[in-house]
Amino acid sequence: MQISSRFTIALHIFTCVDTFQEEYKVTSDFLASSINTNPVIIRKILTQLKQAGLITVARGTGGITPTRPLSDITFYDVYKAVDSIEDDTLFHFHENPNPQCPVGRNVHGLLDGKLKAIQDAMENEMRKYTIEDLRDGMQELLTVEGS
Amino acid sequence: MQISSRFTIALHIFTCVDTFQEEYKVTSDFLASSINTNPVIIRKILTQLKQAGLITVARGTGGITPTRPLSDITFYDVYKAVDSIEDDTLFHFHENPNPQCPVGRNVHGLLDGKLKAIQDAMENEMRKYTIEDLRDGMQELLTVEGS
DNA sequence: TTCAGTTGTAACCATCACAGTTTCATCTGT
DNA sequence: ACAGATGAAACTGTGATGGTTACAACTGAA
Repeated sequence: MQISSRFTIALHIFTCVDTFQEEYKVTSDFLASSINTNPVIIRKILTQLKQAGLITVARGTGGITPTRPLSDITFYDVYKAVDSIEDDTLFHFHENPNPQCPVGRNVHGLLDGKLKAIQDAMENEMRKYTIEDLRDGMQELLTVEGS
Repeated sequence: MQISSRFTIALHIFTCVDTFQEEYKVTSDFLASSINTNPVIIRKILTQLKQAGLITVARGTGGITPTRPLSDITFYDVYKAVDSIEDDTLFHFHENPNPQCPVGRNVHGLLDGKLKAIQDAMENEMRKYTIEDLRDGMQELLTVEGS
């Protein structure tokens, strides 16, 4: 299964805010146009980012503001905000293995540690990248484009 | 989004084959009982494992045989067999960012490398664990249980 | 104080993946 | 031939996703 596009959309949103906030009013309509989707989709994601405490959104007037330095917002923070999973377990374990069976009653003990290690590997890599990296990377790409 | 339970079920299947093949005929009915699901679910997963070249399944008589040494079958192999994703991309990118927008036309260039690094981190960790590890671990658990 | 612009949210809809189930054809060793 | 097993088709229910319309609520400015 794939991780939902809400994640890449959220990163796209942050990048647009960084890039355009001086020049334009960055509204859900503006973002929807850049991302090429519906403004309501954007607002739903903004709500999730807001609930996670990553941004504030101005009602009426519009406008998005990160609540902390961009170097303190990692991909992991964004992922957890928009794609949170029940119990934080990446792997969906089959629910009721047979306790009468020696394998059935031990399969959790056998697998849980390894599955967690895999999930940790992914999440730790996610923690390495920040919104600041995106801002810097985009500035570089735009400089190259402009030259 | 969670990775489907087919993955843990497949690992459960391999463990049952290892553990019980001497003692019982390991059929889809037998496995369905240990895993506590429907035999047809098991057969669908067996078909995927077979198509990936990891096992052979005997028709008529029943019986499952891995095609290579258990130390050569990794979690990654099993994951790819039962949970394959379109294009092998873990992250679902929003499809059509606006090419008129400087961010829209550069967002792929900005993100693709980082997303791939995250996916690689997960998959490389998956490659560290083999079905042999499961067999050994289960033997140990059963020894402790029996003592 | 009205008004235009914006966010927040509810109520839908279509599509898809997942897990499960029934049913039956097909294969294989005895 | 038969019992026991796999293979596969067809169908169901459930939930997530992505999208859309509609409207209430808020805000700053005219």
